[in-house]
Amino acid sequence: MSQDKILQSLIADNLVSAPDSARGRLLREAARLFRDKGYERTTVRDLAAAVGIQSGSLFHHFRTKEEILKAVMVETIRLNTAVMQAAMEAADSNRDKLRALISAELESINGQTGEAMAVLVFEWRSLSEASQVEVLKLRDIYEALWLDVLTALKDEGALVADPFVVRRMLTGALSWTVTWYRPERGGLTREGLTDQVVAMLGLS
Amino acid sequence: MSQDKILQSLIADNLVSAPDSARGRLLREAARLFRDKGYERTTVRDLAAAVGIQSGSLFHHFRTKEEILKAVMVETIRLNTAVMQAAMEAADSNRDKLRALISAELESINGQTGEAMAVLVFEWRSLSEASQVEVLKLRDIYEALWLDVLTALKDEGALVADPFVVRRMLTGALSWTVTWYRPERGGLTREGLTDQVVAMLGLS
DNA sequence: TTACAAACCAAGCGCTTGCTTGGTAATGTT
DNA sequence: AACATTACCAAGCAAGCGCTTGGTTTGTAA
Repeated sequence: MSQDKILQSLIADNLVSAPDSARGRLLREAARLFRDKGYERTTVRDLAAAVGIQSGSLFHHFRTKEEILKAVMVETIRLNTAVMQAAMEAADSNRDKLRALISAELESINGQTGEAMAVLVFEWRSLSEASQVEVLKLRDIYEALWLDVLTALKDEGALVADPFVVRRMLTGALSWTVTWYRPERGGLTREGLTDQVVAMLGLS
Repeated sequence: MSQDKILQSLIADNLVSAPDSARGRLLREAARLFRDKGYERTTVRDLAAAVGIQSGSLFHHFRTKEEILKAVMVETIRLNTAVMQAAMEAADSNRDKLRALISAELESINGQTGEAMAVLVFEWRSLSEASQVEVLKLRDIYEALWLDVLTALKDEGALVADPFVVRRMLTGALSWTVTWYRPERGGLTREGLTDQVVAMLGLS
C-alpha cells in the first residue's frame, strides 16, 4: 500500500485529519511552531496568527492549548505506525525488515512529518500526565514492531547486543538526526544514511 | 588524575562553582528543576524556594533567569570536557580510548551531572542565540576529542561507517539513555551498558 | 566599635498568558 | 425562504510571569 493510500484510509476512519482541512492546517502549523520555539514559548496568539484567525477562535476547535499538542502527537504516531507496518510487511527477511524500519523512521523524522516527530521527542514533558499515559499506549504498538524484528535477529545470531538496548539506542540515534541531518543540502541521501546505520550495527 | 582532583582544579580556576557554595547549590537545584519541569515551566519562584530564599533575591546572584540556564550548561561542559580528556589520556589503544569516552559520557549523563546533561540536551532552544553561540564554542572542544579517536579508528580499518555520522549517532544514542536507563534499579551496570554499545559498533 | 559590602526580604509593578464571553457572519439543510 | 449549525471576531478578565525597588540583616575586617 502506498503512503498516500494509507493516509487516505486513516482520514476516512477519522484517525488523522485531512491536511487541507482547517484542523489539519492548524495542526501542521502548530507542529512547526512547537518545534521551532518550543510548546511553552508558543502562545495561542502565535498559533492563531499562523492560520489567520483570532486567538479566541482557537478554542472553538480545541478546548485547551494542551489538546493541540496532544493531537499533534497522537495523529503523528497513528500515521507513522501505519506507514511502518506497511513498510515492514513488504520486506521478506528480518534484515530487510529492520532496514525498512530504519529507513521509514528516518523518513518520518526528516520528511513531511518531521516537525511533528521532533515535537513528539522534545515536548514530551509538556503533556499532562493523563495525556502522557494515553500517548504512551499508542507508542507501545509502534515499539512492538521494532522489538519483534530485533528479537528475531538476535535469535538468528545476526545481532549480538540485547534487542531492548539496541532499540533504545536506535531511538536516540535516529531521533537525534533531526538536529543535524539536512538531506536537502546534498551529501548524504536518506538511503545513504540508512546504509551507515546498518553498517554501524554490523548487519550490512 | 582523579575525578575529584579535576573538580578541585576547576573550582580553583573559577571555571566551575563549588558544590557547597550558594551559587553551586542553586545551579544544582536549577538543573534538577529544569530537567523535571523544563526551563519555561520552572519559575524564578520555584528556583528561589528550592534554595530557601525569596524570588527577588535570586537577582542578586544572577542578572536574568536565562543566565542561570547558561551557567548550568557552561559549567557542565567544562567539567565533562576535563573529565573525558583525563579518561582518554589514561587509555592506550584507540579502541580503549573510544571505550573510555563512551563510558565517561554515560557516567556524565547518568551520574552526578546527569540532571545538567539532560538540560544541555533538552533545553537548548531556551537559550538566547547569543548564548547558544557561546556554549557551542565549548562544545566544539568536547566534540573534537571524539572525532580524533573515531577518525583514527577509521584509518585503522576498525570502523566502517563515517566518523562524523558515528559520533552523531552516538550523541543521540547516549543522550537518550537519560530517558530510560536506571542503573540503581539493578540489571544493567554502566560497564555492562558500555559493553553493549561497543558490541553494537562491532568493536568488542 | 565602627565601617562597609554582600546577602537577603517584603512588596509589588508592568506585562503576557491561556481562556471566556456575547455577539455576528458564513455555511449548509430542509 | 427559513432555520440551524458551524465558524469566527472583538474585547477583556484573572492569574502568573520575570524582574525591580527600598530597606534590613549578616558577615568580615580594621
